[in-house]
Amino acid sequence: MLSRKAEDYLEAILNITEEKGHARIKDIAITLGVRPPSVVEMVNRLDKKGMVEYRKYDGVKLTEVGGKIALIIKERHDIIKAFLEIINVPEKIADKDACTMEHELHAITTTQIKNLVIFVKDAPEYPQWLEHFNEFCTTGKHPCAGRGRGHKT
Amino acid sequence: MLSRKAEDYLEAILNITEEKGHARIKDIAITLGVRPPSVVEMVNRLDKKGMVEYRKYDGVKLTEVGGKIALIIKERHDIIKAFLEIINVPEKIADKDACTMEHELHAITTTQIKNLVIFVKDAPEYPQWLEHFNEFCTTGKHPCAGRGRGHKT
DNA sequence: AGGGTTTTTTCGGAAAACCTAACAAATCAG
DNA sequence: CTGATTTGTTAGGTTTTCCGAAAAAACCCT
Repeated sequence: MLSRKAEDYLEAILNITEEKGHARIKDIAITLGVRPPSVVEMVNRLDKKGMVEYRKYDGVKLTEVGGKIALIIKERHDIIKAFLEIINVPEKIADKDACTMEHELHAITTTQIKNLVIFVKDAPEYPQWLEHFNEFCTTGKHPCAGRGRGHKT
Repeated sequence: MLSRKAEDYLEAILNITEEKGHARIKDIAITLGVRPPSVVEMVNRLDKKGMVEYRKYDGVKLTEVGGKIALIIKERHDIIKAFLEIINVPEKIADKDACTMEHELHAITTTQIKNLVIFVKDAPEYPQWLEHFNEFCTTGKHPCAGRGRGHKT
């Protein structure tokens, strides 16, 4: 239905609105790293599609529908980012790469990533798991291997 | 340097060549779900960029450079797919979503996903881990919780 | 209120991908 | 070898997304 880019704009509008109370063309442009004319163009298209309400020289507001979509994207973003941070991807990179991944993933995929995040974080052994993973990343070896727990040769 | 789409074409050409020995316009079109004219257009562009060697009415061959890039993408694809399959995303969906993710991810992200895959698969407790994860996905509960292993309240 | 600054908008244009329709080349079958 | 079929190419056109330059509106300061 909506393109990747259109979704990016909706998400940006949501974030800016939450932060500042209103979204101005200039802020959207800065957030997305594009020039104002591009924003005006997209915002016009989003308006025609009923995703935002936009009146010239006035701010941009998400409609009910637009807001819902923006929220879904944002949630996906947060899930993916959380996952990436668990496996030690630095926050900034995790955020950027979540932007890349947050569109077009199958619902099952998103659900399973979410499950993984909860599963790992909620696990009784979470601190240990994380510690072992970190050690594995640097040494390439399982800290608990060779302790008679059934490691294959 | 190369667009997402351009990378998709390179990857498709690599796969087809590996499978059939040579890549024809039609096969590329079918693989990528586009029409032949689109393939001709892109292949011409890739030729100009030195990524493939293409002579009309004859097949398409990857150059040294093009082949290297295609291989990198393919490896990323395989890593991501392996990860998704570990967390029980069905093979077909995993493959499709790997296509979505394989472009533009930071090297650190790819590396860490790879580390995760190896870490989990290589772990002494892998079969148990998987079983627990599956159970968690269906029941929402950790099978080993409440067995005195330090689960937080 | 007037003048300067900032912000927004319009306009024309470009690149990337895609398409259909029509034409050209290659291939295959008798 | 020739006609039918398949495959590939060209031409022309669309959509999405971006841009710079210039005009217009809004804002701010004295």
